[in-house]
Formats: sequence, structure tokens, C-alpha cells
Amino acid sequence: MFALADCNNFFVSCERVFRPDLNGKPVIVLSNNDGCAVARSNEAKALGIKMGAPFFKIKDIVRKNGVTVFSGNMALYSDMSRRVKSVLRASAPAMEVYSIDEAFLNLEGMDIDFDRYAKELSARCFRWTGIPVSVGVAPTKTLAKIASKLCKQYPKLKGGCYMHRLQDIEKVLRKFPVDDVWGIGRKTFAKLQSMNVVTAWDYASLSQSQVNRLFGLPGLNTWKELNGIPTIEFEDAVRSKQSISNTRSFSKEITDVEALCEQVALFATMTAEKLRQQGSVCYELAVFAMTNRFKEYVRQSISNDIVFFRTPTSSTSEIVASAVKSVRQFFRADCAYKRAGVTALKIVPESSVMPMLFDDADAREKDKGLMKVLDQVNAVYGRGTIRMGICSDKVSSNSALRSPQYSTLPSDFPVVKG
DNA sequence: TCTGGGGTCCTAGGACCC
DNA sequence: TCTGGGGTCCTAGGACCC
Repeated sequence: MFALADCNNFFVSCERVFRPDLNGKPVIVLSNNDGCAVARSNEAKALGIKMGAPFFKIKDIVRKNGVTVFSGNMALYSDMSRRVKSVLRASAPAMEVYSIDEAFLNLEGMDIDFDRYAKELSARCFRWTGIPVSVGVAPTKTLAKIASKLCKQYPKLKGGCYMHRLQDIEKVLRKFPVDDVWGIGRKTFAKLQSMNVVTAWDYASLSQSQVNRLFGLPGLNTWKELNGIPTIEFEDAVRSKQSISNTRSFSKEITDVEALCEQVALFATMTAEKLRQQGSVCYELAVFAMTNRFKEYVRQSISNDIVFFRTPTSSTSEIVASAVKSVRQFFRADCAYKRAGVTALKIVPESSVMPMLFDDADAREKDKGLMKVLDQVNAVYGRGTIRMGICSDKVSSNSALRSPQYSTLPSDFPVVKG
């Protein structure tokens, strides 16, 4: 058996932990640069605010209904996620972190009342972290996902749903929209609609060969999982990232090459830090900057460059220098840049790297020591305390509606008055 | 005025080999 | 008129996820 624990309206729930006055009221959290609604309370969903809706398009609804709006506060959400995960980890033999607000649990070998287990786990998460969590238990990951969605739909399930008997699964799948199934996206759904496949049960009832022919291996895996055959691996260990990106939209378009370099240097810095965090180095760095794609009557441009390192690196100084060099090369004075970013590719473990014959090993060792100190200082005194001279101290993004870093920044800690 | 960010896997087709 | 057969590796683009 697998469990899927999924935090309800996660970013909104994080805000509500420190703002209980917002319970029962419409709340949304915006994406970077206050662009889109990426989390909505049930009340906000009921007002018709869609996932990913551009903020400027829903301002009327927001104003008329007194919706509380937050800029994204990833420091808070990451910390709350860590807390929920620690409760989950202690409640099962193995956990696979799937996203910031979801984790699978492997319940293999446990001989217990799973329905009670699911409900108790949900209650424990809420009691210990303040975050409402939906726990679905089923024989495959895909079915566990469906079970957890049922919890959100039916409050009487009290946050936990165990689904295993064939007749129960059939009953659920017959009512479950196929486009809500994990792995069925927009394109596949369009095809399915033309075939009159509407529910998860319809999909599970197609012939295996037809599914294989039309939807390939991913579609076949989903089909098997719906039919109770586990095909999606449970991954206990945390895998290193194969690519690491840092990209942002800017609050105002950038037309000055120095200003763009400062921003890209910051993205490069964040990328290098993430590489070192997972003990990796990269052979390639992709850098891009682009104009505002929504402005139809403006000159559009996407500038790209890829840098190759002969000896793979995670050094901030080396990665920043390369990224800035790329920007200076492709920068066009006749373009207004709205978005830019940096991606590390061809990532390998640092321990696997063979030294190059003509590489300056001494300089490399020295730089490694420098990075270690830099990481230690920034860990204690905050990101960006020590940084490259060219690197901006903050992203040029809108975030005026951001809540305090209640749980990670001492000066923002809530104060209990006696 | 205003439209997010960060990932993974699969597949078809090209390049290349003998 | 007519041009083999079998294999590997790499990559870009598509589809999907949260």
C-alpha cells in the first residue's frame, strides 16, 4: 500500500497558520513578481478564481469580495513544508518527497487499519504544524492520489481515505473525471474526449494495446496503475537534480546592460549555491534573457548562450563570470528585457570528476575553500551577506504583499504577550 | 500598467557505426 | 526503374507534473 499526503491549498494554509483571522475567508497567494494566483483558499476557488489566473485580470473579483492577497513567501513555505515532512517521515517506514506540498509513503509490511491510520496522520499533521493535509491510501500511487483528492471533496472523510477493494475502486473511478487523473494532461484529455472517454473508469476500461498505441509508455503506466498494478517506482532516496534553473521576471523591463548583468549574476549565484548544496558540479551553463512576450507590438527577442566548462564547476566566481560574459555578448541595446535566467546542465557528482592535466589544481582548491567559507557565512548571517561585487542584492520583482518570515527570520518571529 | 518558476521523462529522427 | 540491414547514441521538442 501507498499513501499520498497532500497539503490542502498549501501556500494559503501556511499564511493562515500565522493569520488565523483568515480562516473561512477568501485568500490567494501570487506567483513571483505578483504575476498569477498560484494558491487559492476554497472560498477563493468558489469565487471563480482559477489556478494560474493573471492577477491583473482578477483584481475586480478581489476588490469586490475582499479577497486577501499575498505575494509568495517561499522562505515561509519551505520551512512549513519541512515541518510537515518531518511528521510524515516519522509515521511510515519510507517517504518519497514528491513536491513542496506532497509526499508518498510506502506502507509495505504494515498490518494495520489503514483508514484509521490515514485519518490519524492527517490529524497529527494539523495538530503539530497547523497545516491541513489529505491522506489517501491505495495499492498504487495513482490511486492514492485519487483517494487524497476525495478527502478534499468530502470533509466527512476527516482528511483520510483508504481505497482498496475492487468494487470500491470501481465506484470511485466511475465518478472521477479522467482529466483529474495524475498523468492525464491537456493534450491527452483532448484526444480522450474525442473518443468519449470521460471518467477514470472509461480510461481504465480501454484495451491495453489501444492505450499503448495512442498514449505510449506514460499513458500505459497510468492505465496499469488505475487497474491496481503498481508501475510507478517508489523512490526512497533523494535524487540529485539533473538540471538547476534560476529564472525571474522583472518588475520593470531592463534596458541597461549593467542592470541586466547584476540580475543574471544573482541568478548565477543562486544556481552555484544549489549545485554545492547537492554536492554537484556542472559542465554546462545556459544563460538567456528575453523581452516581454505578451507585448505584441514590441520587438521580440530571446537571447541564448551556452557556456562549456572543461573542468566542471560549482564555483560562484566561475559561474557568475561566465554568465555575465554571456550577457555582455548577447545584450541588444534595442531590446527591453523582461525575463532572464541561468540553468546548470550536464550535472555530475563532484566526487566523480577527474582532474584535467592542464587545470590549475591549486587555484581550484583555493576557490573551493573560499566557497566553503562563503556558504558558512551566508548560512549564519543570511543569503547574500557575502557576494560577488557585480551581483545584485535582490531580484527586481514585485512582492509588496509578502508576509513576514514568521518562522525563519528572528526579527520576524511572532511575539507572545504574557 | 499588469501574464510564475522549476522540474522529469519519453519519443522520433538524425548522425554515425560496421 | 532499380540503391541493405542492423545497431547505438544524442538531441530537440512534446507532454506532463507541482
